[in-house]
Amino acid sequence: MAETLFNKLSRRDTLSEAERLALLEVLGPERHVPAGVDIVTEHDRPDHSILLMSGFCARYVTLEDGGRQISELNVSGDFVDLHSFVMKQMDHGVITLSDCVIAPAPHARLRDLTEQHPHLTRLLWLDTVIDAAIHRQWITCMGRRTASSHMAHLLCELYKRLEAVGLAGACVMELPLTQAVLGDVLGLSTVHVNRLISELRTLQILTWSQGRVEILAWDRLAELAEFDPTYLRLQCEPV
Amino acid sequence: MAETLFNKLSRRDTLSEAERLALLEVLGPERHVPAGVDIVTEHDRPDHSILLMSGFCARYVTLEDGGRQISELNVSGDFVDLHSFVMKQMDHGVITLSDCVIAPAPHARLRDLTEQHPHLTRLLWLDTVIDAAIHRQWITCMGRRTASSHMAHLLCELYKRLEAVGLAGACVMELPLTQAVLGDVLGLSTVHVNRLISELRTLQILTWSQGRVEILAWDRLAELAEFDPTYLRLQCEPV
DNA sequence: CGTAACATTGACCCCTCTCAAGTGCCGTGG
DNA sequence: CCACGGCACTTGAGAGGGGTCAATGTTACG
Repeated sequence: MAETLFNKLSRRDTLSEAERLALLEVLGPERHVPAGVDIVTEHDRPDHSILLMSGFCARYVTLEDGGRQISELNVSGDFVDLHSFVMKQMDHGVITLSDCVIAPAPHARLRDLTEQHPHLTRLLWLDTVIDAAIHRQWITCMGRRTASSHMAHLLCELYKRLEAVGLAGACVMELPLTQAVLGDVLGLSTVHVNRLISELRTLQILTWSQGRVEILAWDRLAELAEFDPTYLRLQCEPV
Repeated sequence: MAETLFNKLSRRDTLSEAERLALLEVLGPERHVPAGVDIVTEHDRPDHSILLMSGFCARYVTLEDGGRQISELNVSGDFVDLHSFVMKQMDHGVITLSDCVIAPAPHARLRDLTEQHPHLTRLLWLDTVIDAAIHRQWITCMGRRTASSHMAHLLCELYKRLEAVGLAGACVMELPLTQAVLGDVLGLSTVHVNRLISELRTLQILTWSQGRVEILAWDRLAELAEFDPTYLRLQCEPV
């Protein structure tokens, strides 16, 4: 089912049984998608949004010179394009970075939900607002932090987000991200990503192999990143 | 009144008379604020959001080394912190960049609005979703474009946004932004901002003095920026 | 007319890029 | 069981975009 989504929303506010049912009623049948597939196309006008039930996705834009910039990473429990419900036309694409399970949420049903469940609407609104908060952190990292601080911040963020949905703990997480993908996230070259990771390894801040990251020194990682998790809004506070 | 907000919302969807009234009822009394004042404090928990009725504001975060990154510029008709309605705690501050007129929108009244006006709620939701779209464009500019392309993109964006609220036209706009502020927007040094502007002047793409920008060659500016205004969602399409 | 804030310009430096070569791992097919 | 190809990761060398520091010019205003 949609446990990861429920986990995340319940961290922020109480979710009534009726609301859980309403959310489940919005969702269409699950679908399995392999890694490397576009599940939302740039400039498209989808008639449904997509809930990511397991796996990793990236929102990205392609540039004329062939370059790519990833503007957000999505994990289990995230709506990857909930904003298209009101935005209509996509300003970016979404690609799977690992094997994924997804479920559609037709815009017509979301619309009904906003007519009948104001509180749940506010919770979904909050979810898109947190996407924006994540974007702002990335902007800060890209504009005013060093590359290694940026990398550290990304890892702190992903760890906290995975922990929130029950997919990370004890300073260990599975990250099926190649260094090329990380370059497109950080706005750096693959070569430099590699050097940043070896730097973190040398400093004994983490180990990273086979897509498994173990954070050996969370405090030093968070300090390097100036990480403050407030923007992920994982405190329970009624909306 | 709130004409600039109405202008902007009407570009996206039809706004009924009842909805205009409902919006006006949400707003508290106008207040004049001089340039350089924090109207929302970082980490604060405001009980109201703020509509910018005239002037320019910046959303920013301060770093430990004293550096500053601006994550969005706001113009007349923008809610500068509508997201705080569901986010509760601010992840950034908002400062006036010019003399401004603002009006508060108490969260309690916004909450009532979401209970009674689902369509208007979706329009406000859309406004925050467009903030996120703007953030994504900035991320793309910072990560994968050159500094001059980034500057060009910023100018295209500001021109279109000001035009949408009736504050720019004929390729002319008033921009009361110092080069230091632009540096904090672009993630560059003041010195480099200065060089970028002189480059654009030398290429005869624009003139810029006394806070007045005239775009002499929109096509070349937009091409340099790879600018596609879709993300500003200025087409009328019902939500 | 003095001062402060902003804009401009030059010299030098460093972070990150590009290009290039090489290594390691894994799945496939003979 | 091994050869092979492909993909990801690793490492080195040289280049360049943008930073820092510092001086100077310009404009607004009390």
